[in-house]
Amino acid sequence: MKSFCCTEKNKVPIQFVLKFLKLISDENRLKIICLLGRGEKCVCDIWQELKIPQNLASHHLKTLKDFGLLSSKKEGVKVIYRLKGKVLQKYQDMLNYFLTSH
Amino acid sequence: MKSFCCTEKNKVPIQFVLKFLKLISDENRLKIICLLGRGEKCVCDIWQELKIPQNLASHHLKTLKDFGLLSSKKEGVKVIYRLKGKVLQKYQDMLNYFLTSH
DNA sequence: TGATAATATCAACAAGCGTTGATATAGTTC
DNA sequence: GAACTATATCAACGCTTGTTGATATTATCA
Repeated sequence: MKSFCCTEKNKVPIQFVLKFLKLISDENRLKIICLLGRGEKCVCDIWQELKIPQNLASHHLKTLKDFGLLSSKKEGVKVIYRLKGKVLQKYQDMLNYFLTSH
Repeated sequence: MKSFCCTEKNKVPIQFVLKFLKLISDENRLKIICLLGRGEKCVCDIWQELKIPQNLASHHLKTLKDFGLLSSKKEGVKVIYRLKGKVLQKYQDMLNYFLTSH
């Protein structure tokens, strides 16, 4: 066992994990992730289901997309957002690894 | 499969998960958890290893302990903090379950 | 082309929270 | 008891960030 370094664990920098944690520790964003885990949805579905203003949903969706957790496609007037399951899983694994003592 | 509810997943309220996420999404607190994953340590070890002021370490330790993630015992002048691995694991499972589409 | 629906952008406010400095408390040693 | 070490507490500051309101943009349909 090598010497412990709490800013990095086997090439996984803590900053990556922290960014991910801050991203999903917001109620609306976590709900969006949860919701899209069931399948892709357009913005109007999301803000109506979450009972939040349209612009707020749009704002959080952009944040999640910029991070790389969502993708979007345009269908007529609507924009459909989709959860990138693989990416989420990657960050989940990263976090779990970080929280586990080795 | 029942109808989806993003505020609760099979009796796991989103608020529990959010509290945990906000707790560990702070750099110093995550480092403390990481550090104590290696074994119990006194306060002075912690603030010196993390290179942060003593009172700041003390403050975060209290936050983590109040949440239930740490326990502490007094040994002379020193206070030894310990990570409650079982509790951490419980929250980790809760989070993983929440992030996974069912 | 005008009207409407869906989405995005932007400025500004408000509140939570991490940090700091100062100080208090408790235990140890001489 | 005095001095020193270890830890905790508390007020205050400042920054980040989620939220809101207003407005811009794009697409569809009559």
